[in-house]
Amino acid sequence: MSRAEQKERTRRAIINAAFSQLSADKSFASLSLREVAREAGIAPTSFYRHFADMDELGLTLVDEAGLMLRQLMRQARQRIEKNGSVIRTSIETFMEFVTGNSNVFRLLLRERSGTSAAFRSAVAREIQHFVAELAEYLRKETTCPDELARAQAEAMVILVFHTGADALDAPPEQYGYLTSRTITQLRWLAHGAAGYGRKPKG
Amino acid sequence: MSRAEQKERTRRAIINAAFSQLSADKSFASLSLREVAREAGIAPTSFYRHFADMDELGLTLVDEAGLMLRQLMRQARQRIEKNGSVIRTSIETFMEFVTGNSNVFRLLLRERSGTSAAFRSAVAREIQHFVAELAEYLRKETTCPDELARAQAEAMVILVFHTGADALDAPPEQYGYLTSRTITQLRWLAHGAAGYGRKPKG
DNA sequence: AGAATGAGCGAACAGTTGTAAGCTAAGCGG
DNA sequence: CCGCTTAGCTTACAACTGTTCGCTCATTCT
Repeated sequence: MSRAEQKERTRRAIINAAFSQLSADKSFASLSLREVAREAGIAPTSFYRHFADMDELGLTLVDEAGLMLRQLMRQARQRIEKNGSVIRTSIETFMEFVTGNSNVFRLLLRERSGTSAAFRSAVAREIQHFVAELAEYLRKETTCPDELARAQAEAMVILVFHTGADALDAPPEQYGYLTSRTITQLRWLAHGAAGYGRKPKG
Repeated sequence: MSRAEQKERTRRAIINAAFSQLSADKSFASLSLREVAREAGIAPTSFYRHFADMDELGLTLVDEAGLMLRQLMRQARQRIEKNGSVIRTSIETFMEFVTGNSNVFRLLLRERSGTSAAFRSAVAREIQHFVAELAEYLRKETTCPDELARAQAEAMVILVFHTGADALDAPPEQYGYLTSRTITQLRWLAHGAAGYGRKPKG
């Protein structure tokens, strides 16, 4: 096995170890370098051959999580072309992601309001990809002016994100309710934004 | 000074110490019992005379934070009676709370998605007070059926809460933009919910 | 007055943490 | 083939953690 190849391999072992230790009861902040190294099967000090510190690892995790989200978006678009129902398909795809990769979603959810400004802005950046895509869609499909399309997209993403967070603590039999509730909320936004262009009065 | 009086006094010292150590870079989870005790001016072991462990302290903090929020609501209602503009007054009051007690708000924001299920549900309970109050208002003032009034209130509270979170990382000169953006979003919801009662099609 | 309670303290414990220093040995470039 | 590079290791240290134990001594109760 080549040298660089082996290095990449244990780098991945570290990343996977970190991901697999995340859970409902364990946030990234509560992971220790030694724990991660132990699970990755390396000595604690070897960790430094790959990351300067835990923060650097964390940013990598956030990036990877963002990547998964973007892949999800592509998948959602394919489904929409076949299915037609934009809102429902988007939310259902998102909910599948949340329930199927709950630790990844939890990472984003927590670091969005975590103690590291770098983490927070990294998560914010990933979410902005979502918002930008949706805003562009709204600009095409509706008569909404640009600025309002963005505000509408932001509201929608926030609501969907929050529904994902709710799902993490809810029993699976409630997923259906959560989904349909969110669909209703998004329709209100769409309908309201469509018929309620702009009004000056504060 | 009476015995019970003195006990209450150092109990408050502990609580205040914990609150004052929270910041943008320090979450409750990253507080240590010894740090808190040090700042409160007591020996580490004396902590146990007041709380069984840090979790118990944390739940107390969440309760107190919730109390502040409810006081805020009362204050907002008074302002509304004098001012008239419901949405704007509510949001502005909330934003004042967030910027004036940022550590308290951060506590709620973080523990809402934290690692302790007890904390999460405690925060959720406090937020539900908000939602319930608003839903009741909507039922009175609009023609919305009960179930939808609640969904509408939930969406509104989520959006406002999120705006608060945004404000924590934004420069003060953006508060105005954040506020007016949120007002727009809430109006969309209100308008959409009003003209868009119920539709069966999924 | 005398006994009981209990808040607060200091010392000590076993455990964990991040990180520095220096070694080994395997892969690589000349 | 030899020397350099470097991933990974072991050892070590100082700092901190939560928690137990036993003590003091002011307040309270009888």
